[in-house]
Amino acid sequence: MIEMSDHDHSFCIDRVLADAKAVCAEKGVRLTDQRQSVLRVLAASHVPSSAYDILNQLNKERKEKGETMLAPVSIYRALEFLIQHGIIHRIESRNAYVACNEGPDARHRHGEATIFLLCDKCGRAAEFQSESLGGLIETIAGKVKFSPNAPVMEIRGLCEECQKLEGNG
Amino acid sequence: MIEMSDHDHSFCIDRVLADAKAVCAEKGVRLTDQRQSVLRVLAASHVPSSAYDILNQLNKERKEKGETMLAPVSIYRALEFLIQHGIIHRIESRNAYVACNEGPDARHRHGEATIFLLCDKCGRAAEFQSESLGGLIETIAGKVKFSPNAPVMEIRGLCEECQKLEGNG
DNA sequence: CAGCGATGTGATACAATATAACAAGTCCGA
DNA sequence: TCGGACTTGTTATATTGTATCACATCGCTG
Repeated sequence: MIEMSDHDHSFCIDRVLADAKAVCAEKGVRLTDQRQSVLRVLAASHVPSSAYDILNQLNKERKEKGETMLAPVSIYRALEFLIQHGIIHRIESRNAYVACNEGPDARHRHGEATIFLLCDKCGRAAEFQSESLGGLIETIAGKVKFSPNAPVMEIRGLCEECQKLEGNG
Repeated sequence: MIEMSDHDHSFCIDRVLADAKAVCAEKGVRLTDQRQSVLRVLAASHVPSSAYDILNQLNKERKEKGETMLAPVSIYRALEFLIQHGIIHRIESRNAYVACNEGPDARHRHGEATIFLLCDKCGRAAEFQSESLGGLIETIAGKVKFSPNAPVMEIRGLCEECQKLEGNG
């Protein structure tokens, strides 16, 4: 596995939610319950989730509480909001979404790039920030006068654990 | 192009095809042109491809040659055959297929990365190959013992022309 | 040339992804 | 508290991707 599996996810969740609240407060937008719950599901997992993964998870919880079910569009609306405010990323190559998990300042640093290492076998993801990568990208983009947004790189391959399994099989 | 990559996949393809021919000869089954072409597409990529990726690639080639288009089922039939004889793997979690590449370090040798600069406004794309970016990625991935395939980076932003228009409008 | 495996063709099943259109509810400042 | 903007609910449907069935035809090989 790419990341430690034995850490307590509640820490990640709390940090992500706190970070999101700060961002929304600063921008004067509303982090509603529904948006929060979508974010919480994403933050609880280091594997990118599809919109329908989130939908099923939330509806499962709601069913247990006897609440009404959500429709897909509710998830997409929340996702759209969270992406718009830089609180989550969309993994284009997978139609999946992940919470930014690098701490409150990562997003605001300039010239950094986000890297996702995506395991093709088990689906797990690890996120990194790299200044040198960001710099390199700016150099490349600068040569063709391209103005990059916060760059996100998706690298596919095999995580440590799956490489071991590959050796056996 | 900023940097040209001199890596030629023909080596990988030749080896995979040769292996497949040997396997089929040994088993007395036929590695037909169509099966070979599906295998070639898989072997040409270090990233797992979906059945429809393969279909589109082959049909693109066929279109250029003025040949008739293939239907999805043709691809599935070839895939089924190749899987059956252990020539390719199916990546269950991805609905994707990949050629068995017995050369253990093939994946690490390339050291190249592909970068797409995608304009959010006009949709244009520019593609680059970068060795230095590839090296940087290997460094980062190496820290967590992640084994990257040929990485593809998608950078969204504004191209030169659209930046100018943005200024005006 | 007969038989069988391979391929072509068209239809369709099924799931995942995503959005449209409109109604209803909720929040917040004036 | 009123009005408007934002948010959510509801229903329906578009779009794409994944996969298989049924049957006709081709073409290699014995």
